[in-house]
Amino acid sequence: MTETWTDHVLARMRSETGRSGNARRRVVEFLGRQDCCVSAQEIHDGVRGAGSRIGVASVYRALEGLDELGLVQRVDLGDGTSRFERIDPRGDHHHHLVCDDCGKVEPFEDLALEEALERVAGGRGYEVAAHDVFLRGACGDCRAA
Amino acid sequence: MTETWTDHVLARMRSETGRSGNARRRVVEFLGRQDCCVSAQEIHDGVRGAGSRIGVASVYRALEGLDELGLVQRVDLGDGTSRFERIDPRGDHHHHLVCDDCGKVEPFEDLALEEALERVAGGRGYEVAAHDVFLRGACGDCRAA
DNA sequence: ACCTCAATGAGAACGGGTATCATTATCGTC
DNA sequence: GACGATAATGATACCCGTTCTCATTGAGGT
Repeated sequence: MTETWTDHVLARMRSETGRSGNARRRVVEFLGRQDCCVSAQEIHDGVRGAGSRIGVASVYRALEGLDELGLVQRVDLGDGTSRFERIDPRGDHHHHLVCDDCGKVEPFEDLALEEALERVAGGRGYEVAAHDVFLRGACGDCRAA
Repeated sequence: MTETWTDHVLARMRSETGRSGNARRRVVEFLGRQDCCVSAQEIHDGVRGAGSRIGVASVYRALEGLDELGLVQRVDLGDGTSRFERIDPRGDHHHHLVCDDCGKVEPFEDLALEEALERVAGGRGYEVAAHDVFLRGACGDCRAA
């Protein structure tokens, strides 16, 4: 499944631009291995750590392209840095719980929440392209500590 | 009601710090006049436009203090700048619809949405302190254009 | 192998937000 | 009302994530 997303995206980008560079492939492969959102820095470090001399600009360029194609989602948790995560080809998506203490980020899904969001959007004359939801507070571990 | 929030906050800050400066008062008064979120720049420009030589740092300091006291809410729409809006003393709060085309931001409320959020938080062991929701898309005007 | 041009990487530039620090102004005290 | 202690303020330097610039590289077609 992880491989599926990665392969799907690489094929898509190739057919889209006609070219295929090394930097983009590394970014896509890295994102394919993540289960939740990561920052551009983390991607940069991760890829570099694996031995590729990739530039920051290329990371942002790759992410921008992926975003435009709807293959990746920008996640902004309000800490001044953007994070990115792959979009499940089956349309599933999740939101985020953020711990104010330890900074941990974990995903969650909720059907009733999605339905409520649909309803709001519909009743407002808005053509909604995306929605973001995140809850912040103290996670179980930090409450115990 | 606008005056109510402003007065309430000024009194609260005064009792909290024991001091009352000009910059903070101007920021609070400005926020009291807004119906939806504004950026720190907008506050700075707005107050300066009214003739007060206020510094950017003071705006951020005031906002930080108001945030800590729970009198103001940070709103991050993912465009790289934070916005702020006053918190209704009665506990009401709203979320935001953002138009990707014209950048317009408008508030909305939805009870079912709030209930769904409560439920998610409760079932996760999280002590949730705040939640953010925003929908982005094309507003009625931009769809017509 | 060669040519064309998109893709890349290094580093400069940009901008929101924060930290620093000398100056100002508020409040309690006399 | 003047005075002293000290919080608040404003100008500016700084930090860091992101974007821009541009010379170089390398992929794909011929």
